[in-house]
Amino acid sequence: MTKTITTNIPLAEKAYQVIREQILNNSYRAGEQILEKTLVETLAISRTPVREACVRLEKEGLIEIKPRHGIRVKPISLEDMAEIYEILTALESEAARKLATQNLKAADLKKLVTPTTAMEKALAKNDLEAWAEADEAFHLALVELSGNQRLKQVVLQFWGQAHRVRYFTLHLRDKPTGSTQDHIDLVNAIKAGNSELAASIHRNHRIEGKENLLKLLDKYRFVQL
Amino acid sequence: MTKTITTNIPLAEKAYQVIREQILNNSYRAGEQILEKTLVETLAISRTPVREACVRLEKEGLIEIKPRHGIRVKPISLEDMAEIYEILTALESEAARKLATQNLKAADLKKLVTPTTAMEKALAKNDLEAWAEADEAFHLALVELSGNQRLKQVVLQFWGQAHRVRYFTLHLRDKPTGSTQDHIDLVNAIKAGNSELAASIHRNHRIEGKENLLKLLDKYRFVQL
DNA sequence: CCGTACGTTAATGTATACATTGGTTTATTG
DNA sequence: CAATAAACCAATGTATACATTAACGTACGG
Repeated sequence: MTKTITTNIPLAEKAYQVIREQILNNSYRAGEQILEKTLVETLAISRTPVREACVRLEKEGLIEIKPRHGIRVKPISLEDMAEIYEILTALESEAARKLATQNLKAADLKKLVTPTTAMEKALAKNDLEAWAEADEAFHLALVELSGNQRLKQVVLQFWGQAHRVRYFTLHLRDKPTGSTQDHIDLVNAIKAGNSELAASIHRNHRIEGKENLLKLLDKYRFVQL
Repeated sequence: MTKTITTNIPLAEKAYQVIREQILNNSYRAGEQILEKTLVETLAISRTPVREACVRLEKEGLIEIKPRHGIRVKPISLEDMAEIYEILTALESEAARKLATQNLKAADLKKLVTPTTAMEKALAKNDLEAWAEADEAFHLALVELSGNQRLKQVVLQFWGQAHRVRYFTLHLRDKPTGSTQDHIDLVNAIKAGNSELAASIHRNHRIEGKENLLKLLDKYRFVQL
Protein backbone atom coordinates (compact mmCIF):
# COMPACT_ATOMS: atom_id res chain seq x y z
CA MET A 1 0.00 0.00 0.00
CA THR A 2 2.56 2.56 -1.07
CA LYS A 3 0.19 3.90 -3.68
CA THR A 4 -0.76 7.52 -3.25
CA ILE A 5 -1.36 9.05 -6.64
CA THR A 6 -2.28 7.10 -9.74
CA THR A 7 -0.23 8.37 -12.64
CA ASN A 8 -1.61 6.88 -15.78
CA ILE A 9 1.65 6.32 -17.59
CA PRO A 10 2.78 2.70 -17.75
CA LEU A 11 5.71 1.79 -15.54
CA ALA A 12 7.64 0.49 -18.53
CA GLU A 13 7.35 3.92 -20.09
CA LYS A 14 8.35 5.63 -16.87
CA ALA A 15 11.37 3.38 -16.46
CA TYR A 16 12.39 4.14 -20.04
CA GLN A 17 12.10 7.87 -19.55
CA VAL A 18 13.94 7.94 -16.24
CA ILE A 19 16.85 5.76 -17.34
CA ARG A 20 17.13 7.63 -20.64
CA GLU A 21 17.19 10.96 -18.87
CA GLN A 22 19.91 9.72 -16.52
CA ILE A 23 22.03 8.59 -19.44
CA LEU A 24 21.62 11.84 -21.34
CA ASN A 25 22.38 13.82 -18.18
CA ASN A 26 25.65 12.01 -17.75
CA SER A 27 24.51 10.47 -14.51
CA TYR A 28 26.43 7.42 -15.53
CA ARG A 29 30.01 7.21 -16.67
CA ALA A 30 30.68 6.02 -20.18
CA GLY A 31 30.89 2.27 -20.32
CA GLU A 32 29.46 1.95 -16.84
CA GLN A 33 27.79 -1.35 -16.22
CA ILE A 34 24.56 -1.40 -14.29
CA LEU A 35 22.84 -4.46 -12.93
CA GLU A 36 19.15 -5.00 -13.47
CA LYS A 37 18.83 -5.34 -9.74
CA THR A 38 20.22 -1.86 -9.21
CA LEU A 39 17.77 -0.33 -11.67
CA VAL A 40 14.89 -2.26 -10.15
CA GLU A 41 15.76 -1.08 -6.66
CA THR A 42 16.52 2.50 -7.67
CA LEU A 43 13.33 2.90 -9.67
CA ALA A 44 11.19 0.73 -7.42
CA ILE A 45 9.75 -0.90 -10.51
CA SER A 46 9.74 -4.63 -11.08
CA ARG A 47 11.97 -6.45 -13.51
CA THR A 48 9.56 -6.88 -16.41
CA PRO A 49 8.95 -3.18 -17.15
CA VAL A 50 12.60 -2.37 -16.46
CA ARG A 51 13.72 -5.00 -18.93
CA GLU A 52 11.34 -3.66 -21.57
CA ALA A 53 12.77 -0.20 -21.01
CA CYS A 54 16.26 -1.60 -21.51
CA VAL A 55 15.27 -3.29 -24.76
CA ARG A 56 14.00 0.03 -26.04
CA LEU A 57 17.15 1.86 -24.97
CA GLU A 58 19.29 -0.74 -26.68
CA LYS A 59 17.40 -0.32 -29.95
CA GLU A 60 17.92 3.38 -29.55
CA GLY A 61 21.66 2.87 -29.37
CA LEU A 62 22.13 4.27 -25.88
CA ILE A 63 23.00 1.06 -24.08
CA GLU A 64 24.16 -2.45 -24.77
CA ILE A 65 22.57 -5.42 -23.06
CA LYS A 66 25.39 -7.68 -21.98
CA PRO A 67 23.88 -11.17 -21.77
CA ARG A 68 24.74 -11.90 -18.16
CA HIS A 69 26.19 -8.65 -16.94
CA GLY A 70 23.34 -6.20 -16.97
CA ILE A 71 23.42 -3.20 -19.22
CA ARG A 72 26.29 -1.02 -20.28
CA VAL A 73 26.04 2.63 -21.20
CA LYS A 74 27.49 2.78 -24.68
CA PRO A 75 30.68 4.83 -24.76
CA ILE A 76 30.94 7.20 -27.70
CA SER A 77 34.26 7.18 -29.50
CA LEU A 78 35.59 9.63 -32.07
CA GLU A 79 34.60 7.18 -34.77
CA ASP A 80 31.10 7.02 -33.36
CA MET A 81 30.81 10.78 -33.44
CA ALA A 82 32.02 10.80 -37.04
CA GLU A 83 29.37 8.26 -37.93
CA ILE A 84 26.65 10.21 -36.19
CA TYR A 85 27.60 13.50 -37.79
CA GLU A 86 27.69 11.88 -41.20
CA ILE A 87 24.11 10.76 -40.77
CA LEU A 88 22.93 14.07 -39.36
CA THR A 89 24.65 15.84 -42.24
CA ALA A 90 22.89 13.74 -44.83
CA LEU A 91 19.43 13.88 -43.26
CA GLU A 92 19.39 17.50 -42.20
CA SER A 93 20.73 18.61 -45.57
CA GLU A 94 17.93 16.64 -47.14
CA ALA A 95 15.47 18.46 -44.89
CA ALA A 96 16.98 21.81 -45.82
CA ARG A 97 16.81 20.96 -49.49
CA LYS A 98 13.18 19.99 -49.17
CA LEU A 99 12.21 23.11 -47.24
CA ALA A 100 13.63 25.31 -49.96
CA THR A 101 11.32 23.72 -52.51
CA GLN A 102 8.26 24.43 -50.42
CA ASN A 103 6.81 27.86 -49.93
CA LEU A 104 7.15 28.12 -46.19
CA LYS A 105 4.52 30.17 -44.41
CA ALA A 106 5.76 33.12 -42.39
CA ALA A 107 4.86 31.29 -39.18
CA ASP A 108 7.03 28.36 -40.21
CA LEU A 109 9.96 30.51 -41.23
CA LYS A 110 9.72 32.09 -37.82
CA LYS A 111 10.37 28.71 -36.23
CA LEU A 112 13.81 28.88 -37.84
CA VAL A 113 14.44 32.58 -37.35
CA THR A 114 13.51 32.72 -33.68
CA PRO A 115 16.13 30.19 -32.54
CA THR A 116 18.69 31.90 -34.75
CA THR A 117 18.22 35.26 -33.07
CA ALA A 118 18.15 33.50 -29.70
CA MET A 119 21.55 32.05 -30.54
CA GLU A 120 22.92 35.50 -31.26
CA LYS A 121 21.58 36.90 -28.02
CA ALA A 122 22.93 33.98 -26.04
CA LEU A 123 26.36 34.42 -27.62
CA ALA A 124 26.34 38.12 -26.75
CA LYS A 125 25.62 37.20 -23.15
CA ASN A 126 28.16 34.39 -23.25
CA ASP A 127 25.45 32.01 -22.13
CA LEU A 128 26.54 28.74 -23.68
CA GLU A 129 23.67 26.70 -22.26
CA ALA A 130 21.15 29.05 -23.81
CA TRP A 131 23.11 28.97 -27.06
CA ALA A 132 23.09 25.17 -27.14
CA GLU A 133 19.39 25.11 -26.38
CA ALA A 134 18.61 27.53 -29.20
CA ASP A 135 20.87 25.60 -31.57
CA GLU A 136 19.00 22.43 -30.69
CA ALA A 137 15.68 24.22 -31.29
CA PHE A 138 16.89 25.32 -34.71
CA HIS A 139 17.86 21.85 -35.79
CA LEU A 140 14.66 20.43 -34.38
CA ALA A 141 12.60 22.99 -36.29
CA LEU A 142 14.48 22.10 -39.45
CA VAL A 143 13.57 18.45 -39.31
CA GLU A 144 10.06 19.09 -38.02
CA LEU A 145 9.29 21.43 -40.88
CA SER A 146 10.49 18.78 -43.32
CA GLY A 147 7.27 16.98 -42.51
CA ASN A 148 9.06 13.65 -42.63
CA GLN A 149 8.28 12.01 -39.32
CA ARG A 150 10.72 9.18 -39.81
CA LEU A 151 13.53 11.53 -40.71
CA LYS A 152 12.80 13.53 -37.60
CA GLN A 153 12.82 10.42 -35.46
CA VAL A 154 16.16 9.24 -36.79
CA VAL A 155 17.77 12.65 -36.33
CA LEU A 156 16.49 12.82 -32.76
CA GLN A 157 17.77 9.33 -32.10
CA PHE A 158 21.31 10.18 -33.13
CA TRP A 159 21.10 13.57 -31.55
CA GLY A 160 20.41 11.63 -28.36
CA GLN A 161 23.45 9.42 -28.85
CA ALA A 162 25.64 12.48 -29.29
CA HIS A 163 24.07 14.38 -26.43
CA ARG A 164 26.53 13.29 -23.76
CA VAL A 165 29.49 14.34 -25.85
CA ARG A 166 27.99 17.71 -26.68
CA TYR A 167 27.42 18.25 -22.97
CA PHE A 168 31.08 17.66 -22.19
CA THR A 169 32.45 19.71 -25.03
CA LEU A 170 30.17 22.70 -24.75
CA HIS A 171 32.49 24.59 -22.45
CA LEU A 172 35.69 23.43 -24.05
CA ARG A 173 35.12 24.66 -27.56
CA ASP A 174 35.75 28.10 -28.98
CA LYS A 175 32.87 30.48 -29.07
CA PRO A 176 30.65 29.12 -31.85
CA THR A 177 30.26 32.32 -33.82
CA GLY A 178 30.25 30.87 -37.32
CA SER A 179 27.28 28.65 -36.60
CA THR A 180 24.88 31.52 -36.21
CA GLN A 181 25.82 33.01 -39.56
CA ASP A 182 25.40 29.62 -41.21
CA HIS A 183 21.87 29.44 -39.89
CA ILE A 184 21.07 32.92 -41.19
CA ASP A 185 22.43 31.98 -44.59
CA LEU A 186 20.41 28.79 -44.58
CA VAL A 187 17.19 30.62 -43.79
CA ASN A 188 17.88 33.01 -46.64
CA ALA A 189 18.54 30.19 -49.08
CA ILE A 190 15.29 28.55 -48.02
CA LYS A 191 13.41 31.81 -48.43
CA ALA A 192 14.95 32.22 -51.88
CA GLY A 193 13.86 28.73 -52.80
CA ASN A 194 17.40 27.72 -53.68
CA SER A 195 17.36 24.09 -52.64
CA GLU A 196 20.85 23.14 -53.80
CA LEU A 197 22.33 26.10 -51.95
CA ALA A 198 20.31 25.31 -48.84
CA ALA A 199 21.51 21.74 -48.87
CA SER A 200 25.14 22.68 -49.40
CA ILE A 201 25.11 25.41 -46.75
CA HIS A 202 23.81 22.99 -44.21
CA ARG A 203 26.13 20.25 -45.37
CA ASN A 204 29.13 22.51 -44.89
CA HIS A 205 27.78 23.69 -41.58
CA ARG A 206 27.60 20.15 -40.30
CA ILE A 207 30.97 19.18 -41.72
CA GLU A 208 32.60 22.14 -40.01
CA GLY A 209 30.84 21.29 -36.80
CA LYS A 210 32.06 17.73 -37.05
CA GLU A 211 35.64 18.74 -37.72
CA ASN A 212 35.71 21.22 -34.87
CA LEU A 213 34.34 18.61 -32.55
CA LEU A 214 36.74 15.89 -33.61
CA LYS A 215 39.68 18.29 -33.29
CA LEU A 216 38.50 19.22 -29.83
CA LEU A 217 38.10 15.64 -28.72
CA ASP A 218 41.53 14.91 -30.09
CA LYS A 219 43.08 17.93 -28.38
CA TYR A 220 41.75 16.84 -25.02
CA ARG A 221 42.71 13.26 -25.72
CA PHE A 222 39.16 12.02 -25.34
CA VAL A 223 39.14 8.54 -26.70
CA GLN A 224 35.62 7.93 -25.61
CA LEU A 225 32.99 9.55 -23.50
CA MET B 1 8.97 -32.28 -22.08
CA THR B 2 8.83 -31.08 -25.66
CA LYS B 3 12.47 -30.15 -25.55
CA THR B 4 14.62 -32.13 -27.95
CA ILE B 5 17.48 -29.96 -29.09
CA THR B 6 18.96 -27.14 -27.08
CA THR B 7 19.45 -24.18 -29.36
CA ASN B 8 21.53 -21.62 -27.60
CA ILE B 9 19.77 -18.54 -28.89
CA PRO B 10 17.56 -16.79 -26.37
CA LEU B 11 13.83 -17.24 -26.85
CA ALA B 12 13.31 -13.49 -26.98
CA GLU B 13 15.67 -13.37 -29.94
CA LYS B 14 13.96 -16.29 -31.62
CA ALA B 15 10.53 -14.74 -31.16
CA TYR B 16 11.85 -11.51 -32.64
CA GLN B 17 13.30 -13.23 -35.67
CA VAL B 18 10.26 -15.38 -36.36
CA ILE B 19 7.70 -12.59 -36.04
CA ARG B 20 9.88 -10.24 -38.08
CA GLU B 21 10.26 -12.79 -40.83
CA GLN B 22 6.52 -13.37 -40.92
CA ILE B 23 5.86 -9.65 -41.27
CA LEU B 24 8.42 -9.21 -44.04
CA ASN B 25 7.04 -12.26 -45.84
CA ASN B 26 3.58 -10.78 -45.87
CA SER B 27 2.26 -13.56 -43.68
CA TYR B 28 0.06 -10.94 -42.10
CA ARG B 29 -2.22 -8.49 -43.85
CA ALA B 30 -1.48 -4.81 -43.46
CA GLY B 31 -3.05 -3.44 -40.35
CA GLU B 32 -3.78 -6.90 -39.04
CA GLN B 33 -4.13 -7.05 -35.30
CA ILE B 34 -2.61 -9.95 -33.47
CA LEU B 35 -3.16 -10.79 -29.84
CA GLU B 36 -0.26 -11.56 -27.57
CA LYS B 37 -2.01 -14.80 -26.74
CA THR B 38 -1.97 -15.85 -30.40
CA LEU B 39 1.74 -15.17 -30.71
CA VAL B 40 2.46 -16.99 -27.46
CA GLU B 41 0.51 -20.06 -28.59
CA THR B 42 1.86 -20.03 -32.13
CA LEU B 43 5.46 -19.67 -31.08
CA ALA B 44 5.13 -21.76 -27.93
CA ILE B 45 7.14 -19.13 -26.09
CA SER B 46 5.96 -17.44 -22.94
CA ARG B 47 4.74 -13.88 -22.71
CA THR B 48 7.87 -12.21 -21.39
CA PRO B 49 10.16 -12.98 -24.35
CA VAL B 50 7.32 -12.42 -26.81
CA ARG B 51 6.64 -9.01 -25.33
CA GLU B 52 10.32 -8.10 -25.53
CA ALA B 53 10.31 -9.12 -29.18
CA CYS B 54 7.31 -6.87 -29.78
CA VAL B 55 9.01 -3.93 -28.12
CA ARG B 56 11.93 -4.39 -30.47
CA LEU B 57 9.70 -4.64 -33.52
CA GLU B 58 7.85 -1.51 -32.50
CA LYS B 59 11.11 0.44 -32.21
CA GLU B 60 11.97 -0.89 -35.63
CA GLY B 61 8.80 0.60 -37.05
CA LEU B 62 7.27 -2.68 -38.17
CA ILE B 63 4.43 -2.88 -35.68
CA GLU B 64 2.47 -0.72 -33.31
CA ILE B 65 1.66 -1.89 -29.82
CA LYS B 66 -1.96 -1.01 -29.21
CA PRO B 67 -2.41 -0.74 -25.45
CA ARG B 68 -5.21 -3.30 -25.08
CA HIS B 69 -5.49 -4.80 -28.51
CA GLY B 70 -2.27 -6.63 -29.04
CA ILE B 71 0.02 -5.57 -31.82
CA ARG B 72 -0.82 -4.21 -35.22
CA VAL B 73 1.29 -4.69 -38.31
CA LYS B 74 1.93 -1.16 -39.49
CA PRO B 75 0.33 -0.49 -42.84
CA ILE B 76 2.50 1.41 -45.28
CA SER B 77 0.82 4.29 -47.06
CA LEU B 78 2.04 6.26 -50.06
CA GLU B 79 3.17 8.98 -47.69
CA ASP B 80 5.11 6.42 -45.69
CA MET B 81 6.87 5.20 -48.82
CA ALA B 82 7.71 8.78 -49.73
CA GLU B 83 9.22 9.31 -46.29
CA ILE B 84 11.21 6.11 -46.48
CA TYR B 85 12.56 6.85 -49.95
CA GLU B 86 13.55 10.33 -48.87
CA ILE B 87 15.67 8.90 -46.09
CA LEU B 88 17.18 6.18 -48.25
CA THR B 89 17.98 8.79 -50.88
CA ALA B 90 19.81 10.99 -48.41
CA LEU B 91 21.75 8.23 -46.69
CA GLU B 92 22.70 6.16 -49.71
CA SER B 93 23.76 9.25 -51.61
CA GLU B 94 25.92 10.14 -48.67
CA ALA B 95 27.43 6.66 -48.82
CA ALA B 96 28.04 7.00 -52.57
CA ARG B 97 29.66 10.38 -52.05
CA LYS B 98 31.93 8.97 -49.39
CA LEU B 99 32.95 5.94 -51.42
CA ALA B 100 34.07 8.17 -54.27
CA THR B 101 36.49 9.97 -51.97
CA GLN B 102 38.12 6.73 -50.89
CA ASN B 103 40.30 4.67 -53.10
CA LEU B 104 38.32 1.48 -53.18
CA LYS B 105 40.25 -1.73 -53.49
CA ALA B 106 39.47 -3.92 -56.47
CA ALA B 107 37.86 -6.47 -54.17
CA ASP B 108 35.55 -3.81 -52.79
CA LEU B 109 34.62 -2.45 -56.19
CA LYS B 110 33.73 -5.97 -57.14
CA LYS B 111 31.11 -6.03 -54.41
CA LEU B 112 29.33 -3.34 -56.40
CA VAL B 113 30.03 -4.68 -59.85
CA THR B 114 29.00 -8.27 -59.22
CA PRO B 115 25.41 -7.44 -58.23
CA THR B 116 25.19 -5.05 -61.17
CA THR B 117 26.05 -7.74 -63.69
CA ALA B 118 23.75 -10.12 -61.83
CA MET B 119 20.96 -7.61 -62.34
CA GLU B 120 21.61 -7.53 -66.06
CA LYS B 121 21.60 -11.30 -66.32
CA ALA B 122 18.41 -11.57 -64.30
CA LEU B 123 16.72 -9.00 -66.51
CA ALA B 124 17.75 -10.91 -69.63
CA LYS B 125 16.16 -14.01 -68.17
CA ASN B 126 13.13 -12.02 -67.01
CA ASP B 127 13.75 -13.33 -63.50
CA LEU B 128 12.41 -10.52 -61.35
CA GLU B 129 13.11 -12.25 -58.06
CA ALA B 130 16.76 -12.64 -58.96
CA TRP B 131 16.82 -9.03 -60.15
CA ALA B 132 15.37 -7.79 -56.86
CA GLU B 133 17.84 -9.88 -54.91
CA ALA B 134 20.79 -8.50 -56.85
CA ASP B 135 19.46 -4.97 -56.54
CA GLU B 136 19.23 -5.47 -52.80
CA ALA B 137 22.79 -6.83 -52.75
CA PHE B 138 23.99 -3.73 -54.58
CA HIS B 139 22.39 -1.33 -52.16
CA LEU B 140 23.62 -3.36 -49.24
CA ALA B 141 27.16 -3.32 -50.58
CA LEU B 142 26.93 0.43 -51.02
CA VAL B 143 26.13 1.09 -47.40
CA GLU B 144 28.44 -1.61 -46.12
CA LEU B 145 31.40 -0.17 -47.98
CA SER B 146 30.62 3.22 -46.50
CA GLY B 147 32.01 1.82 -43.28
CA ASN B 148 29.38 3.67 -41.29
CA GLN B 149 27.70 1.02 -39.18
CA ARG B 150 24.92 3.30 -38.00
CA LEU B 151 24.14 4.45 -41.51
CA LYS B 152 23.94 0.85 -42.60
CA GLN B 153 21.63 -0.02 -39.74
CA VAL B 154 19.25 2.82 -40.50
CA VAL B 155 19.14 1.97 -44.19
CA LEU B 156 18.41 -1.66 -43.39
CA GLN B 157 15.72 -0.63 -40.95
CA PHE B 158 13.83 1.39 -43.53
CA TRP B 159 14.54 -1.14 -46.21
CA GLY B 160 12.72 -3.54 -43.91
CA GLN B 161 9.74 -1.23 -43.56
CA ALA B 162 9.48 -0.95 -47.33
CA HIS B 163 10.02 -4.65 -47.95
CA ARG B 164 6.36 -5.65 -47.99
CA VAL B 165 5.53 -3.00 -50.55
CA ARG B 166 8.43 -3.95 -52.78
CA TYR B 167 7.24 -7.53 -52.64
CA PHE B 168 3.78 -6.59 -53.88
CA THR B 169 4.93 -4.23 -56.58
CA LEU B 170 7.74 -6.31 -58.01
CA HIS B 171 5.55 -7.96 -60.62
CA LEU B 172 3.40 -4.95 -61.34
CA ARG B 173 6.08 -2.53 -62.42
CA ASP B 174 7.63 -2.15 -65.84
CA LYS B 175 10.86 -3.93 -66.47
CA PRO B 176 13.42 -1.99 -64.42
CA THR B 177 15.93 -1.44 -67.19
CA GLY B 178 17.12 2.04 -66.23
CA SER B 179 18.18 0.96 -62.77
CA THR B 180 20.98 -1.21 -64.01
CA GLN B 181 22.50 1.59 -66.09
CA ASP B 182 22.32 3.90 -63.08
CA HIS B 183 24.31 1.42 -61.06
CA ILE B 184 26.95 1.14 -63.78
CA ASP B 185 27.21 4.91 -63.94
CA LEU B 186 27.52 5.10 -60.19
CA VAL B 187 30.34 2.58 -60.10
CA ASN B 188 32.16 4.57 -62.76
CA ALA B 189 31.76 7.82 -60.86
CA ILE B 190 33.09 6.15 -57.74
CA LYS B 191 36.05 4.73 -59.66
CA ALA B 192 36.72 8.18 -61.08
CA GLY B 193 36.64 9.65 -57.59
CA ASN B 194 33.93 12.12 -58.55
CA SER B 195 32.02 12.33 -55.30
CA GLU B 196 29.53 14.99 -56.31
CA LEU B 197 28.63 13.07 -59.45
CA ALA B 198 28.34 9.83 -57.50
CA ALA B 199 26.01 11.44 -55.01
CA SER B 200 23.84 13.03 -57.65
CA ILE B 201 23.61 9.90 -59.76
CA HIS B 202 22.43 7.94 -56.82
CA ARG B 203 20.12 10.70 -55.69
CA ASN B 204 18.44 10.78 -59.09
CA HIS B 205 18.32 7.01 -59.15
CA ARG B 206 16.42 6.94 -55.91
CA ILE B 207 14.14 9.80 -56.86
CA GLU B 208 13.19 8.03 -60.07
CA GLY B 209 12.63 4.83 -58.19
CA LYS B 210 10.42 6.62 -55.74
CA GLU B 211 8.37 8.31 -58.44
CA ASN B 212 7.89 5.10 -60.38
CA LEU B 213 6.76 3.37 -57.24
CA LEU B 214 4.35 6.09 -56.19
CA LYS B 215 2.86 6.21 -59.68
CA LEU B 216 2.45 2.47 -59.60
CA LEU B 217 0.79 2.48 -56.21
CA ASP B 218 -1.49 5.24 -57.40
CA LYS B 219 -2.33 3.43 -60.61
CA TYR B 220 -3.40 0.35 -58.74
CA ARG B 221 -5.21 2.44 -56.16
CA PHE B 222 -3.13 1.11 -53.33
CA VAL B 223 -3.81 3.36 -50.42
CA GLN B 224 -1.86 1.22 -48.05
CA LEU B 225 -0.23 -2.14 -47.97
C1' DC C 1 -38.12 0.86 -27.70
C1' DC C 2 -33.93 3.34 -26.53
C1' DG C 3 -30.39 4.90 -23.59
C1' DT C 4 -27.61 4.57 -19.67
C1' DA C 5 -25.26 2.34 -16.04
C1' DC C 6 -23.32 -1.40 -13.95
C1' DG C 7 -21.17 -5.86 -13.92
C1' DT C 8 -18.60 -9.33 -16.22
C1' DT C 9 -14.80 -10.71 -18.89
C1' DA C 10 -10.90 -10.94 -21.56
C1' DA C 11 -6.67 -8.92 -22.55
C1' DT C 12 -2.75 -6.48 -21.20
C1' DG C 13 0.40 -4.42 -17.44
C1' DT C 14 3.08 -5.80 -13.55
C1' DA C 15 5.23 -8.63 -10.09
C1' DT C 16 7.37 -12.62 -8.79
C1' DA C 17 8.69 -17.42 -8.80
C1' DC C 18 11.48 -20.80 -11.14
C1' DA C 19 15.32 -22.37 -14.47
C1' DT C 20 19.63 -21.76 -16.38
C1' DT C 21 24.20 -20.34 -16.72
C1' DG C 22 28.71 -18.43 -16.16
C1' DG C 23 31.89 -17.02 -12.83
C1' DT C 24 34.07 -17.63 -8.45
C1' DT C 25 35.53 -20.00 -4.57
C1' DT C 26 36.94 -23.88 -2.19
C1' DA C 27 38.56 -28.34 -1.53
C1' DT C 28 41.29 -32.10 -2.88
C1' DT C 29 45.16 -34.22 -4.99
C1' DG C 30 49.72 -34.50 -7.19
C1' DC D 1 52.18 -25.06 -2.79
C1' DA D 2 49.92 -25.10 -7.20
C1' DA D 3 46.57 -26.74 -10.34
C1' DT D 4 42.27 -28.65 -11.43
C1' DA D 5 37.67 -29.86 -10.71
C1' DA D 6 33.43 -29.61 -8.46
C1' DA D 7 30.07 -27.14 -6.11
C1' DC D 8 27.96 -22.91 -4.94
C1' DC D 9 26.14 -18.43 -5.95
C1' DA D 10 24.53 -14.53 -8.12
C1' DA D 11 22.56 -12.65 -12.09
C1' DT D 12 19.86 -13.04 -15.98
C1' DG D 13 16.41 -15.71 -19.01
C1' DT D 14 11.86 -17.55 -18.81
C1' DA D 15 7.35 -18.78 -17.13
C1' DT D 16 3.47 -17.77 -14.66
C1' DA D 17 0.55 -15.68 -11.20
C1' DC D 18 -1.78 -11.52 -9.89
C1' DA D 19 -3.69 -6.61 -10.76
C1' DT D 20 -5.77 -3.48 -13.63
C1' DT D 21 -8.52 -1.76 -17.14
C1' DA D 22 -11.29 -1.09 -21.14
C1' DA D 23 -14.74 -3.15 -23.89
C1' DC D 24 -18.90 -5.58 -24.31
C1' DG D 25 -23.23 -7.22 -22.87
C1' DT D 26 -27.14 -7.08 -20.05
C1' DA D 27 -30.53 -5.26 -17.25
C1' DC D 28 -33.12 -1.62 -15.59
C1' DG D 29 -35.43 2.68 -15.98
C1' DG D 30 -37.42 6.27 -18.74
